[in-house]
Amino acid sequence: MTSGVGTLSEASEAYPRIQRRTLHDEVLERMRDMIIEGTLAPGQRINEGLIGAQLGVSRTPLREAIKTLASEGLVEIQPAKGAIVRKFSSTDMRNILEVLKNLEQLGGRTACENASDETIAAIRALHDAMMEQYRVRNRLEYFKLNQAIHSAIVAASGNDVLMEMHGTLQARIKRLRFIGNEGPDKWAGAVAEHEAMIEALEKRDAEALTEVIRLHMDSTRLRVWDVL
Amino acid sequence: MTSGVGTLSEASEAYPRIQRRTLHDEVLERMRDMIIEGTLAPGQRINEGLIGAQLGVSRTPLREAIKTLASEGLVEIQPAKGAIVRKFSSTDMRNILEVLKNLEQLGGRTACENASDETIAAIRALHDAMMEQYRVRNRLEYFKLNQAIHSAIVAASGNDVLMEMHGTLQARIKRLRFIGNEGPDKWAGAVAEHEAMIEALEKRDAEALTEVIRLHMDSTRLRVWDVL
DNA sequence: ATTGATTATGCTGCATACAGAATACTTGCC
DNA sequence: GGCAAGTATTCTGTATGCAGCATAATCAAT
Repeated sequence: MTSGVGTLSEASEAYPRIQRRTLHDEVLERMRDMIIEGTLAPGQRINEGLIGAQLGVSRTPLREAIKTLASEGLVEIQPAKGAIVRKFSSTDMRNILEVLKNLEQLGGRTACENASDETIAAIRALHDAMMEQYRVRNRLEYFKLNQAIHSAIVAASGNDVLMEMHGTLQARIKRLRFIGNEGPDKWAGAVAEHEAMIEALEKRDAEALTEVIRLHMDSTRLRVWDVL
Repeated sequence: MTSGVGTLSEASEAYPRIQRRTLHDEVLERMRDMIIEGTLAPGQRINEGLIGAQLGVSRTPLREAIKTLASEGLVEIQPAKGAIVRKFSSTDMRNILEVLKNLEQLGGRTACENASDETIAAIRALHDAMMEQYRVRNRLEYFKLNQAIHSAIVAASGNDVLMEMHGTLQARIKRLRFIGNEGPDKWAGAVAEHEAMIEALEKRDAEALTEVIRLHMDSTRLRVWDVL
């Protein structure tokens, strides 16, 4: 049924759950964004007092958020020295993309079997919306939809754990990927690959989808290469 | 009150890097063990004051450790209510094993290509040691070596990210897996599959290894099934 | 007796205080 | 001028205090 303990998710089925926000959760979200946006640059040390003041929060919830970020691999904690925004080497990048590729392939294959027609149609809708943003050259919105599609395909597998793992890895390279897609040629290539992905998914052709994802992720590595 | 900085074996391994241990790190490790051992049972609420006193630590580092455990998926945090040890449903279990299978397959394939002969020999040594523990029916030591072998195969791929993801997922089902292997028939089955894995790895037969891992993980699901 | 309301207790979430380490700075010496 | 030692400052790591929510306990009323 539902994952975890399930009491909350069952309740949220019918009624919108009243979500009590904690500060560390809020801070966590904000800091993730700051890292992805580059406000917190890779290699930069995180001064707890400073960031805390900036967010209007004491050090306690901030530190708790940092621990989570560390567990997600977005920051690195050096005892008695503090946390620094993690800097990814080209090897890290290759490793991440390799795993990400396999996760998406698994997600895609499973989605071909399990996903409902509605779910696939929704992904197609995302794709169309993305293409529209491509037409008008709105890179930020395009990018967001792009990420959403990748997530949606994995989500369509119905495997929560897979989604979770995919999400953390995707977060790690989000920034580099965004920068990497600069340049019209690269952009065009990525768009073409996406089109093929959606088509394979609609045909529920797991074999083809797997191959396209392989191609797409390997291309991504090339596109991102010179950003490092 | 705090234990030593590092073990002797670590120090003699390579150059002794002075690693400053923080309390939240220490607590994190301890709590992981407590969850796996069952001292903290699934579904049980974690009382910060209680556990803190038990470990001789204030609530601050404890809470930080809990945040990490939550990020690892071992506990679940309910705002204003506290953290509870996560209880996995059969669906969760299936999802975890599905992803784990794919990660290990990727690790195995890559290891067949990249791993040095020495690395593979070391894994064979682990396997032989495990078989010895099987012979004397030392289930705990057997289990530890079993886990170590799976980790070692993934590690042999040289992909750190893969190792990390594999590690977190492995931790989630560690306890269930341990309980699941009870009974001589199940145990014998697992041992046979392991033997085949090592042989495939030594031949660097990626195809065969992938298939054995598939078999092994699917069998694991069956072995663990009735524990839920 | 059961239900509902009300009080009481316990625990979490956050802020703050303090000790010790790490870094920056100053000063003296060559 | 450059280097070294010693001092000052900053920042992290941990403990503690306090407010608010959640739950348990108590009691009243039907």
